[in-house]
Order: sequence, then C-alpha cells, then structure tokens
Amino acid sequence: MDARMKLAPRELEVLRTIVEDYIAHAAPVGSRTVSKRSGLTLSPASIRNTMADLTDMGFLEQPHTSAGREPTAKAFRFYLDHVLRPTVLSEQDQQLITRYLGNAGLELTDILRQCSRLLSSLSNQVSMVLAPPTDDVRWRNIDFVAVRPGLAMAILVLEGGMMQNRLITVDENLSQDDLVTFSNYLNHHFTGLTLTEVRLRVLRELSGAKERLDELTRRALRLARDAFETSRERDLFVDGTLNLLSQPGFSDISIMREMLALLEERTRLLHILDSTIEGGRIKVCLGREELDDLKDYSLVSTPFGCEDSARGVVGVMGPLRMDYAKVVPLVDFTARMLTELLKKRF
Amino acid sequence: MDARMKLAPRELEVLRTIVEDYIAHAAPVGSRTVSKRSGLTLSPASIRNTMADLTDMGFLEQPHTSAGREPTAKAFRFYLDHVLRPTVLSEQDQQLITRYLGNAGLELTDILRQCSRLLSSLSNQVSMVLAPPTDDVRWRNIDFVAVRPGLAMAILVLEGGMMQNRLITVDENLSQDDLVTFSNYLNHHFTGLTLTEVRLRVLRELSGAKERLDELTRRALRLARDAFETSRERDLFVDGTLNLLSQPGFSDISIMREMLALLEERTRLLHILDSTIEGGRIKVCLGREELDDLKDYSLVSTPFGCEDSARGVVGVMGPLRMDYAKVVPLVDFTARMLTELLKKRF
DNA sequence: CCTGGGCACTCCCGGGAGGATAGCGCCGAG
DNA sequence: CTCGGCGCTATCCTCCCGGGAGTGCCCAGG
Repeated sequence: MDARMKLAPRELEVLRTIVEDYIAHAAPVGSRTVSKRSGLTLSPASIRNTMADLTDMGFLEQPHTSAGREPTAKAFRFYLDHVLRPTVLSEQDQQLITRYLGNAGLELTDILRQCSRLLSSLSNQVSMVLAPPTDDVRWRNIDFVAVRPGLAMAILVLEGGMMQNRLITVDENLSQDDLVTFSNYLNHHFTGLTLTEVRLRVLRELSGAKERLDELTRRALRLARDAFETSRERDLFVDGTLNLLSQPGFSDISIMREMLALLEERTRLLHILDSTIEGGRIKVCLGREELDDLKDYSLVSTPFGCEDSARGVVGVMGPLRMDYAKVVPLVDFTARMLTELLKKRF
Repeated sequence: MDARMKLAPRELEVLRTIVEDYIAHAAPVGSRTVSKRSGLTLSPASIRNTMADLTDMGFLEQPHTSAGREPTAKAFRFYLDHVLRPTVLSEQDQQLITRYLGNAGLELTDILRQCSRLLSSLSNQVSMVLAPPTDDVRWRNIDFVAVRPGLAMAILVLEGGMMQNRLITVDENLSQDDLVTFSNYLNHHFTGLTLTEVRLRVLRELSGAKERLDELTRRALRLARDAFETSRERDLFVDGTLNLLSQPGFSDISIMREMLALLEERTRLLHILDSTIEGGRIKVCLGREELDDLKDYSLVSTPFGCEDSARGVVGVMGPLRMDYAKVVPLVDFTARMLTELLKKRF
C-alpha cells in the first residue's frame, strides 16, 4: 500500500488523532475535538478541510450528515501499518505473564488454557489459543499401558516433547508384556516419521497382502491404527466471551450473536486462526477485509512455537476499534514467552 | 407443600392454563385468553375472579395495573410438583441420545462433552455436565511411564474405571524399571484406599520420621505426592451459551451478563451443581428460591452414575418459564443413559 | 350463590411535535 | 493558507396524546 506517500503530514496527524480518539471513546469524532487533541494548532475550520479530504480518500466516513467522522477499515489498516510504532508491553504485564506461565503446570493443555485466560483478562477482549497441530510432527516414542482387560492407554511422545494419549480397545487377553512387545515393534519401525506418514503406512501395510504379515506385526499395526486412526481434534481455548457484552456500542445484537455463534462453531474459528499462521509474524486481520462474517471485528494473532516445528496460534479478537497499541504488544509478548517456554520445557 | 389441598379444581385449571400459556408465549396472560384456552367454559369475567384469588394466594402477579398476570416462582413450583405429570421423552429424541452417546468415544471426558452438546441442542438452553468427583473413589492401580529423562506420566486407574493421568517431574536418572518398582510398591500399599486417604497417608508418612524410611519407600512416596498433591479440577462442560441470546424477553442485559459471568466463573457453578446432587432424584431449582443471583432462571438437574460410587451431575439452565414438560424428561433420560453407559463401559 | 355482561379506569406503547445539540460546508476577510 | 461566522441538517430527548389491552367492580339473571 503506497497510501503513505499520498498523505501529507497534516493529514496523517489528523488521521492519527481521529483513530486514537475513536479507539478511546467509540464515538464519531468532530473537528473541534481533533483541533484540541491533535498536536496541530489549527482551528476546527481548518481541520474540517483536511477531514473532508480524508473522507474523499476513503479513510473516514460519516454515519450521517452532520455527525462526526468515523475511521473506516482502510483507516485502521493504514494506522496499523504506518502509524502505530512497535511498542513494548508494560513492565507490569510482562511480569504478570511470565509469572503465570511459569507455574501453569507441566501439560501443554494446561499452559495454553492459562495463556488464554491471561490474554483475555489483560486485553479485556475475547482471546483464543490454538494448540499446534500434531499431524506433521515426528514420532518419537509410544507406550501402551494396560488399563484393564480389553482397554489400554496409548501414550505417544512426539518430537519437541508434545504428547498425545488416548484409550483404545484391545484384545481381552493381551498382557502388559505383549503390549511392550508391540510398542517396541512400533517404535522400531516408526520413529522419525510424521504422524501423517505413520497413518498412511499403517493403513497401506494392513490392507496389503495380509498373509505376508506375521501375527506380531499384524497385531502391532492394528494397535497403531486404532491409536491414530483419526487425527485428534486440535485443542482450542477461547476465553473472555463475557467481555463482548461489556463493550459500548454493540449496538446490533445480531452481530453479537454472529460472534458467539462463531465462537461455538469451532471448525470455522480453527480455520480462520490457522490461516493466520502463514506470515509468521504478528498479523492484524480486519473483519471487513478478510472475515466477511464479522464486519466490525478484528483479530490480532500470531503463531508461537519453534519455527522449524509445528506451530500454534494465539490471538485476541475484539471490535475493529480495539486498543491495538496495547493488544499488539500483548499478543506478541505472550507468543514469545510461550515459544520460549516450550523450547525450554520440551 | 400442602397448597394443593387449598386449590379448587377450577383454580388449578386456571393456574395450569396460565403457566402453560406463559411458558409458550413469554407474555402476561389475560383473563380473556384463559377463558378461551382453558378446558373450562367460563367467561373472562368469571375467570377474573379466580385470577384475583390466585393473585391473593401469591401464585400470580401483575407487572402493573391492567396488564395480564404472570405466574410467580411459587406458581412454577406448584406446577412442577402437582400439575406436571411425568412424561417420557419423545421416541425420536431418545434414539438421538442413545445413538450419539453410543459412539462418543472411550474416554469419559469425550462422552460428557458430547452429552453436554446434546442437552443444549435438544433443549435450546444452556446445558452443563459436571464430571464425578474423584476424591472419594478408590485407588485401583497406578502406572508410571517415562516420557523423557526427568519427566514421567502417572496413569491412575480408579475403581469404576475412571482414570486420571498427569505429568510429573522425576529424578533425571530414573529408569523405566525404577518406575515400575515404585508403582508396584504404591499399588501394593494403596489399592483400595480413596484418593483423599492416599493423599493424607502419603503426607503423614513423608513428614514423619524420615530416617525410618528406606530409599525405595521415600522415593515412591515422593512420586505419589507429586502425582496427587492437589486434587484435579473436576471437568465441567457448559454448552449452548448462545441460546441465552435467542430468548425473547432477556429484557435486562444485566441479568444476561450475570448469567454469563456465572458461566465463566466455574467454581460457583460447580458448587451450585454439586449441591443438587443430594436428593438423588431429578431436581428443579428455581432461581428465586435458591440461587439468589439468578432470580429469573431455573436449573433442572439430576445426578448420574452408580448410586454407590461417585456421581456427576447433568443439568439444563434456562429461564424460569422454560418448557419443563420437555426439559425434565430430557435431563432425566440423559442421566439414565449416561449411568447405564458408564456401568457398561467401566 | 355463581355467572357473565357492561362500564369506568389504569397503564403501556407507538407515533408525532418541538426544542436542544453537535457538527458540517461554505464564504469571505485577514 | 487560516479561521471566524453563519446557515443548514440530522439526531436525540422529552413531552404529549390517542389507541389498546386488561382489570375491578357492579349488578342483573339463572
């Protein structure tokens, strides 16, 4: 976007003032206000001229004749890209996050859940944390533990220290020793492959010439198949839904409902979050531009996790006019901490 | 409540009509409507007399002079206790539930989550499912699996087939064999005790004269302590929050917010649900009577699980005037199915 | 004594009028 | 280029008024 070139310093300053005032007060901004709050020493009348220009350029719009101006999505985009300078999170919040994540527990899910809580309460918005996908992570080790006759738990450790465990039904008279034999077999054959590859290979071998497989192999493969048949649903933590209600100007209940519907319908949400992973850097996705359902909302998200392995996403969703100056560093910092924590722990 | 004695057949019929009409339309009911809809063949004027009596008795109230009557909480209580006859769930819904629960997975959490989904979508209300507490369940078997040096997973199987697993940090140079030794030791000593008892005993022995313990014992006890130090938070599944918004007459946003706050603040919710477990039978708890925060809501809940072991709770929460004739059998049936399923599976 | 028609009364609700307010556009002087 | 001033416009709030729904009460009739 080369829009920056076109904006004179004064226009830029006026735009900045309007956006920030709008973020702070959630109401159309008038020329008088801009005149007072901006760094410029211009009368309202002069400001009005500039505002008229900005309106022509598509940065501002009036809800109706003779109301103040509201920034458009384009204005927010511009503000984010060219005006907002990267800031760091307040010392206080940093400490809070570090402390909480420090003793959030050993399990990834606990950590991520905690993370989501933190994000929503610090941002006063809806937060979401999407766990890293496990499909492309490499197999390191599997264990089977007999729970009771006919039921066993499979514990799969993946590269990077991620784990999955799930219950599977097994032959009634399999002993723990049998299970160990099977896991040895599987570990020997599959270590280093990704889960997707494993799944593929298991299926191929099982459906292939059965007679060629000995009993051991076949049973081991069956176990593996049961344990990984379907890829496990990725954990998705959403928190702070309540914050949606506290907002001024959720004038339209229907949008609200749309939002809540989205939050309950995990698949779509998951897809949206996942699509933000690509850039690698923090990304602000304005409703009007990309999420066509949520015109007046925006999503600040960034991936976390080591760059070379599976990555999850943390994000904060709120109204278009949320406090980016705070939320962006917040999301950024949280993701960094999380990445660091995972690197250390796993 | 001996109020039933006092109600003449006509009064009862009028009350019934008003309650049911109010449930269906969520609006004050006038004498004219009652005259038409009730089984009685009386003119509005006569109905008015009866309605006046019912108002005096505290069963009805007027939002303002010259509006229709609304049933009070007392009326709902009466309706539930003496008018509503136990009905069975529609064949169709029964099948739906049986089918879905049938292939909900092997793990308890998956089953309960599914259950919650079902309840909310069939009732169009907010549903909640609280997992059985594990504190008073007896220990059956523990296993430790080394995940990587310094980290192990403890898998605890409880009586009735419930399981818990969690990660614990261990001595860097413990081998899998050591872990097996420890688990043998623990199983030998603790099988049959409840988790609370185990926790108590572990702490006592560890804090007691340390020199008396040999190395093996001490290390085994340490593992046990780490694995059970804090009782795990009970799973609580809430679904259908969205339904709150679809309701007519959530006139007051503040109540709505109260409700959502409650749903996020798990502890309180958990406490409320848990307190409904005592009766053993299905219970309808009207906001005004017992949950003083939620004046206009009511909770239909019932415990599930074998009577002699730990029991969880399923419930549906909705406005005072929800469709009890449908919700009560729904909750009841779901709990029964769940109980049966658990009995069979675990 | 119960029933039910009639009537006056009360209260809510929706629509319209009018004043106050906020903000714009434009013009014209400095 | 700046900016004070004026006229214009649209919203919001308040008040008011009439229609509608439903009650309470009275009284006649079975």
